[in-house]
Amino acid sequence: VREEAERYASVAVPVPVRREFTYTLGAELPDRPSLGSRVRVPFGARKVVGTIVGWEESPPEIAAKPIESVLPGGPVLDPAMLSLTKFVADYYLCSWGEAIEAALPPRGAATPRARREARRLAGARSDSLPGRAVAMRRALEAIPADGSGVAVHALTPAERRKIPALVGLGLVEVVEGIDRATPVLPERAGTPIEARPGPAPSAAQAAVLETLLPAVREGAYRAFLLYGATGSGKTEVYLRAAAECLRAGRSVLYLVPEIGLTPLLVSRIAERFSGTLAVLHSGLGRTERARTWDAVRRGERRFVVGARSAVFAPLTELGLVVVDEEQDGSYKQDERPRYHGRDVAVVRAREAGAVVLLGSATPSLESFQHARSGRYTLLALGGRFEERPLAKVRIVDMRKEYREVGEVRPLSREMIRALRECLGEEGQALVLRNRRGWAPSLYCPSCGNRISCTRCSLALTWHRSAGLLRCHACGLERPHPGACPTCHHDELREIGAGTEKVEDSLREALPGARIERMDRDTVRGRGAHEALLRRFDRGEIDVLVGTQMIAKGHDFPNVTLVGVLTADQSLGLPDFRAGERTFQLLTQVAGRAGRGSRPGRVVIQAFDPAHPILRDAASQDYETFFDREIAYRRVLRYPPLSALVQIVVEDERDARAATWAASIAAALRAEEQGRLLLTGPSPAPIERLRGRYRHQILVRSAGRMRLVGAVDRALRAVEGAVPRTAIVVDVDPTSVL
DNA sequence: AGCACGCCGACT
DNA sequence: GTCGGCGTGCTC
Repeated sequence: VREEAERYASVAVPVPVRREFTYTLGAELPDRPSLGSRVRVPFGARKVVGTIVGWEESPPEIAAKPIESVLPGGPVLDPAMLSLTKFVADYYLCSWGEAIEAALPPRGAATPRARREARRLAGARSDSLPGRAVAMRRALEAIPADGSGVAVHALTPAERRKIPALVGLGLVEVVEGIDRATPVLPERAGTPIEARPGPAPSAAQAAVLETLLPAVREGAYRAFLLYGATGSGKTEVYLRAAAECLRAGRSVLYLVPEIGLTPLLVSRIAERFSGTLAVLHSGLGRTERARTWDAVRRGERRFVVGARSAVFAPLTELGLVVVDEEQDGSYKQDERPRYHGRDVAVVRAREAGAVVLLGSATPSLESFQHARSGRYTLLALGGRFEERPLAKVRIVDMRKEYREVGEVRPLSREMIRALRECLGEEGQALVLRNRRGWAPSLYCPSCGNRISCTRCSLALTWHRSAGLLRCHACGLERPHPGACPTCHHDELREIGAGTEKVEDSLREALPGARIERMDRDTVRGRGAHEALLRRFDRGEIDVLVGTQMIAKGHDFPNVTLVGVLTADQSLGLPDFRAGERTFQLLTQVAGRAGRGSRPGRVVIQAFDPAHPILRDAASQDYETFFDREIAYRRVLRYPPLSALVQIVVEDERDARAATWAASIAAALRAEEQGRLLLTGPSPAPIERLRGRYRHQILVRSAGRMRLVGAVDRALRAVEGAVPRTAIVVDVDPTSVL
């Protein structure tokens, strides 16, 4: 007999409506489902799969519809995960259903094939198989005997092939229904914690571990910021903390930036934690991903390594969360829900009573500020291994170069000299030019027209090797017009130099050198990036030129020169993080020089060589940079000294977007109570994108929860007046472009 | 986000 | 006369 008080279920559905919906349990449901169960429900004219997130005592105003079915396999989200996804929904202003969707492995496309694979097997009865049917027995073993079921797509192809035979023998049953759940099995005993211990820690590492390991053993929430230069051995600290955590019987979550999940790191971790490791990354493919996720949920894997979305990995008994390269921009998701993986990681650790360990050579201002204020404990990892000296950095004044040479050339004389010396000494060089293509814009010297995108307010980039003009914002491609489209003058001038042109200049300046380019245009497919880096590592390439991609990846001991072209380009962007970004990129790429036995050299070309950010980067002085930058943020009330929400209102018609933005601003002003700082509405820095005009509002406040609450209420207030699809809300944006 | 309902142009 | 364009509004 059903309890009166639990007749109605509150269901979160994956639609961008920020509320839940109430359903009746329906008399034909066999058992009362638990919280976190996935349910198929009628929703408008269609059916959706939602999640039970609560119970209701009274019916809604509109007659509640019954839940159609409960997907087998029990609840997909435990109470901790329900709570975490609720936080994501409330804080990042998306629906609970959307947050849950982001926390689960991606569902297959709704193709007939995918639908077939979404079936699940249930009711496997063990025993009674002929002893010789090995393959069939293996397949059967993959299916839980308790009848809780397993998703068909979670089986290997070999196991899947045996399904018809097993069904024929009446040993298993195929249950239809789109579902990503599998049952939670009891933890497997005897999982190796650390198959092979790592090298003995250095003195600096030992000092850090002396603070860190007791905290891990204690098993309560604490946050640490591990601050140490590239090559100072942060990874070894993470791995030792992880081993300690596993020994204490708790699980480990290890987050890396998208690009940081290199085979090298994975194999290093796998070597030591093979038996208990699960790697979640975007390259897995749905099947493999679902299978890995299920293994984590069943408790067979207690150590998860992955990028942003792995922050939702279904680990229980979480004891340690590592966020490597915590400053990295790829932790922020640029679609709904626009959550920040690092920040969610900290919240998850706090809720789980776990240690969170953020690591960086150039911490985000947010994290370093927390370390200064005492919210995080700062762990400084000292200098580089073996006390190697920092690279020598030179800044070349490109205005002076231009005056002396009389024309604009991508490579200064000093840069060419340094490159020749480097190659002459059998060294390798990295050249950073953070702009792809041949020329960033084409302009007509006769009428002053600049060739820009028809859908965006941006110049088109000339990609000479592809023979195309490309918009880097929307991807639009056009052939080279030959003559000016406006005045038909037949000679368009190229402005600036992207990686393609730099590559060309390098070939000219360094005849015989083996030069390769690495940017999104040359490393398209999966693995291409890694392959190119490996060739460079093996010494098959002398000079590698590319975008910021070359600043990441692993160590190259033979690199003795790093060149940076137009280093101050990004400082001119109308974004409060421009300085921070530039400093991080320069420091990161400079750290690539001289990691082996030979001293490194860095040559930076800039038009404003005296810029303080460049000076800080040149001296690789993070704390001076931090103090300067934090002072600027304090004065202008930018994060981390204020919380910031960016609201962009978009529409094909400029005036309409402007009107809507104005009504949102009015609603915010009604909320403000003198505590909010409003900027705008004003046209966004990129005024038009994909044919839509954009108007921007920045809202700032000292208190983040107050800010999010006010924005939430204001957006609810304009519901009906402003279409939901026109509004993009970004809480804690990483950039306001 | 879907999906249906609803009101104005080129076609069997 | 209808098929269909996508603006508007709702989903327990």
